[in-house]
Amino acid sequence: MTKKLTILDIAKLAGVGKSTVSRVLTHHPKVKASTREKVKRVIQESGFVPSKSAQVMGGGSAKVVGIILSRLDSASENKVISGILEVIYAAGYDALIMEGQFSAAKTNEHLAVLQKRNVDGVILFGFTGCDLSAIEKLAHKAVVIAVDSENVSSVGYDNYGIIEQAMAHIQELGKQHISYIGVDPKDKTTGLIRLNAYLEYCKCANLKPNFQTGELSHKSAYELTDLVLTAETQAIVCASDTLAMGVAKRLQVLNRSDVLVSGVGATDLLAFIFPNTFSIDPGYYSAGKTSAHLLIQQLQGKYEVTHLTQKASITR
Amino acid sequence: MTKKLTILDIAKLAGVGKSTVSRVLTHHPKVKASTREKVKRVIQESGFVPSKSAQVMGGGSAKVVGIILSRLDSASENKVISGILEVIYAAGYDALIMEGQFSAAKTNEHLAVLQKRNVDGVILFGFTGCDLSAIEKLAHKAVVIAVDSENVSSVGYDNYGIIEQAMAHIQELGKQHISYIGVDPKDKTTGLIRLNAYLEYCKCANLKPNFQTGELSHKSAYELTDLVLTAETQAIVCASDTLAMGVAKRLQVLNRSDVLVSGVGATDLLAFIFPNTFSIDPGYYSAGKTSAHLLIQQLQGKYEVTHLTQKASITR
DNA sequence: CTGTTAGCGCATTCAG
DNA sequence: CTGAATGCGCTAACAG
Repeated sequence: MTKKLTILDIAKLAGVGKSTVSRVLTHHPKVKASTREKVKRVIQESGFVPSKSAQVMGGGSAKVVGIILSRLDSASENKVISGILEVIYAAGYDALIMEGQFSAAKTNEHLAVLQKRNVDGVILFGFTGCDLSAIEKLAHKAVVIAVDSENVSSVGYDNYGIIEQAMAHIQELGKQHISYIGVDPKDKTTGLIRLNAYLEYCKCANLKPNFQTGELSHKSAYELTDLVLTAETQAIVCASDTLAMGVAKRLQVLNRSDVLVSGVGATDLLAFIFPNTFSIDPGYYSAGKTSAHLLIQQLQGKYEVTHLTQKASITR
Repeated sequence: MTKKLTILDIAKLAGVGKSTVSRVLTHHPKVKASTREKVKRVIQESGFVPSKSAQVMGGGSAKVVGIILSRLDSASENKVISGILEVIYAAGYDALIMEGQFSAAKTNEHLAVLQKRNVDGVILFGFTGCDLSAIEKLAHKAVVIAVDSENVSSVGYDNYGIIEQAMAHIQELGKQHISYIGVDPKDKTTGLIRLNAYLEYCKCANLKPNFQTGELSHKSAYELTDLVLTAETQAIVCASDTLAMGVAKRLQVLNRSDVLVSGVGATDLLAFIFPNTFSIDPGYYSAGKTSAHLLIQQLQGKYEVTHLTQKASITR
């Protein structure tokens, strides 16, 4: 283990001044090419690695964005994160990822930690019961996902359009008896809005609504299936792929493979296991990239509270 | 946005000296209780947040551990991460998570970044083709998962025992004709070792082996199923839940619900959709906690290269 | 173009 | 027990 090198050390080794080294580190334009090369070589050979902490203190930025998600093992959030990471890495930032676990308290704790670490920006995944007051204070360096806020930029999913697309697609297939299985409406986005979208669509298209809501689990959907299933049922629209999986399974058991099932999430497993299904992709990956771009733009000074909605699409 | 406060500011507000504030921040024992309380109150009221970067430079540690995993959307790695996070948060550390995407080059880049950030420790998820040379230089502050290395502590899965348990369980059920579907043996752990475990078990138990290997995907397993399936086949052991899902699906299509299928990963979806299946849990979550504990112990000075193997268990 | 100088915010001696 | 002084490694004016 070689002892810690500093820019001073490599300055000596390269026979130049401290700041010249700093300049090549920060890609400062005004350094003679030959000097720059020499310094670079010494850095290479010595295996020198500048201290980020010192850089931060010296006036630079930490080049870190904090990401607070609900659960690391959420398939949808994972896709979003992938999108975020791709963009922020490309922009030279690193990610400090934290798990809020649907707890407003934990989330706020994490926010404090991020602040302490001088992160440049924060991306927060919203959830029902989310406390936005803390993040609104950091609005200029924050973006929230899947939740609305007047004061901080956001990227949301088109919860309404998601269901609308599913319904429209099913109707195009000539089906009229379409039931719906969702989650508790006290969950604003996945619960309430998607249910309303279903009801609204039914009204406009003159369809008779038939729905149930429950927990976000296979089991719940499995059990609720019987409550919305009639002899005429031709399709069941679900608020998520997890639910769709439960419904499809139940239909399989009941030998009702004639019933088309739709979910939300673009989980490839769904269509693999159950042929008569399709899924709407809310555009998780894109949403991730979008939110990251939005954040970076804000960090570069162009601050302006912006609200974007991710377009959804059908997965075949 | 209140301007950035420093310990000096709150020192004045509390009517004490700079260093006294620092002392309460670092939980230094020798501070009069009354003074400590007063300072704490001021900190609270002013919403002061100490700068981590400055703390690091002042001699402290960054209290960050870097985690380099393969893919964020890997179900197994997610479980491990959850375990890791729980432990390191409890120990006051934060996590800098990076995606190596099975690329040795990217992984090394990330390692450099982590070093630059003065992370206290690193946990690396091994993968086939992983370049351990870089991390071995940081051995005293590193732990690798799912890969062997002489020089750096590791937590591995009991790949051999995993298959052994599955086989034993199936045999206990009185089944003798057990096939196997795995992944390419050029993948050391999931591929080679698990296949060998199967072959070895067959030899010892006097069973006729019948196996195929391919890609780690539902589709691959689905297609390989026919190649190992005979009229007598009573069970098919798979190297992972993903494969098991593909196999079970194929069996369903072929109306061979009599064939028991086993996977690895404890994915609840598997048993939910396919009744005649079970899965071995390699102990991902525990492995995460273990590796985190191991790392923290090392960081506290008790450095000693340690190799642990996570015990697996059957999921019903 | 490049060397010199002054902090950044905090932990840590070292004297009271 | 507590305040004043020193330095961590680096960036950013400031002069050559």
